[in-house]
Amino acid sequence: MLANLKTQLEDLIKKSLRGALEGSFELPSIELEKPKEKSHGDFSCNVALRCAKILKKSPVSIAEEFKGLIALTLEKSSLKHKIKSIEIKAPGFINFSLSNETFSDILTDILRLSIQFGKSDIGKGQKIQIEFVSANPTGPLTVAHARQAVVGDALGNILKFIGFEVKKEYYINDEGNQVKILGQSINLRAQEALGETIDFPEDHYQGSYIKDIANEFLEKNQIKNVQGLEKKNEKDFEEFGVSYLLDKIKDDLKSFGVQFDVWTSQAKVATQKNIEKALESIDKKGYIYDQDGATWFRTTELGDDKDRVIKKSDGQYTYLAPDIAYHKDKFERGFNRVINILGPDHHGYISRLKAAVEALGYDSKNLDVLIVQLATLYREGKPLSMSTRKGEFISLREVIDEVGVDAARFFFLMRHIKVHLDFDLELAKEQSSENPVYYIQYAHARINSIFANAKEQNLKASKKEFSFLQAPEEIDLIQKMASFEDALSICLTQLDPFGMVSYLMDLAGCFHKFYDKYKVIGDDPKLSSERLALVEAARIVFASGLKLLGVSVPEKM
RNA sequence: GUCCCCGUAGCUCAGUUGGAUAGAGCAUUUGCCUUCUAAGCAAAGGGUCGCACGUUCGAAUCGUGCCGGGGACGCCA
Repeated sequence: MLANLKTQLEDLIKKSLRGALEGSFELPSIELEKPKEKSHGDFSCNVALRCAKILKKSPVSIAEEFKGLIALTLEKSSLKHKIKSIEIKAPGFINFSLSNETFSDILTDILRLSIQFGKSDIGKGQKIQIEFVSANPTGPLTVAHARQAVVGDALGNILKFIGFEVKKEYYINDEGNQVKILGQSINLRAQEALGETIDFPEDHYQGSYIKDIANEFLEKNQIKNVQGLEKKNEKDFEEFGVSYLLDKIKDDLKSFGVQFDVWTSQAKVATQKNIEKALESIDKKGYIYDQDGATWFRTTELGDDKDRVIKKSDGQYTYLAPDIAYHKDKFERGFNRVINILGPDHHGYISRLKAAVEALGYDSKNLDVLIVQLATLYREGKPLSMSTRKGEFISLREVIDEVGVDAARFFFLMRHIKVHLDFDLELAKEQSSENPVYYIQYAHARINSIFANAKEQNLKASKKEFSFLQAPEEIDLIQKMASFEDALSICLTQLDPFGMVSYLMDLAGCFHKFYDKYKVIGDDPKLSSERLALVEAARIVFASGLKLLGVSVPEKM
């Protein structure tokens, strides 16, 4: 498609210039880019500008000379019919315009490939693991997790689409201090429910959901009094709590359209034995030392700003230890690349994790830690205060219930992951032009409406040779559809699904402009059938793009 | 103090590998529905791209130093 054509053209330029200028000087790298300005053609080449200094001639005169050479080669090449014209523009760009045949070919391809359009083998089957959400099973998912969930899910879909073998993974922190506290919190609330007066510590989980769990615990175990409760041990509360909350988390994610391939339990993967083995291999390389009665990991030698404790003086491991074991496990499973999606509070953790991977003998370049910035919820322009400590938080479930899955997912993806996101609940559920979700959905609904009409008139979409589609709005729409692949590769280089959101907004813009100016179903049957094909292609791209984001599209609005 | 992110129109933000006259949406003003959905389209106004220096034929983009806003820096997870 267009990306393909671009590389072919690059090769052709290289070939023609190298052939003619052989030995006279070192040719700089050839770059083609898509100009913003339409009058600058479809591809723009800056090679003359690059050569100006070396050749000590004006870029424009070099461009003229090069243009001649390129045109000669082009004449003999298979690309001859793809390029309409070559023009020189100050300060020395060589601009190429594509022929109508090229646009016609693009359209034919999209219609032929249908939902396969845009798929590629860029990933070459490389195994990528994306670990995300991984929220502690000590409370329900909140909006903080929601953004990470959608980002990981959409990014996974996109990487899969372009040929990576993707595994989405959730790491369950079902061990450690926080689980102990969860168990104790449940125990205390259970006592309270049985009429005891309790002193509920501040560092315990304050949320009212603990009371629900406690009640369910009593009910399931048929405990009627404190004596019955006392027969239960710590583990009983912990296990019950973890499993209860994990079920809730799974439910919430499912309703949110977020699918995981693998659920990994910390208790299973980061066993005492595995931790010891992992630390041993690091120790062998000299990264471990003892000081002040604790065991330290010399991360400073691997880019961290201070060394980290790995085993506390009381003999307990810090959280870093099981994580090292876990990451060893990840790489041992054969992933070429491992992506971790974390919240901004973890950013100091990146260098530690990279150090660990490096110390384990893997290339830390194969570990990408993505920090997804927080989302602040707004209602009528006012931020909602949140504090997990006090148990005041907006759960993912509440957001889904209030604004719906489509709007919620779209809103969380609406900004680059690296920037803070403002999420206005009123705006998200508002059915008005201010809501950007509808801009895209409306385009799709309009296309459906056209097809309903076409069906009544028994009009069929043309399959190839689109000679009537020559209006700027039609060409723009075709070009935008062709750059679906560009959008996908931007998502890959940025590791951010935002590129797809941005692309679909643009595509919708192109469509609405076209729709407003021209009628698809008109008097001329040939033209109508070609335009019908054009919007059919647009429907394919909208459907494909939105599917990757996990946002559905209504047939009608 | 160290590290991360941000600073672009009144507001919210785009602007991939440096490119030609810096773009959208909202808000303001004004046009377009007897014709496939007006949740749309067209037009106008609105900018020292935080500041300075540097690299380059060329800088919103790269580098350095400042200024301003947010966040992270525990033998917590």
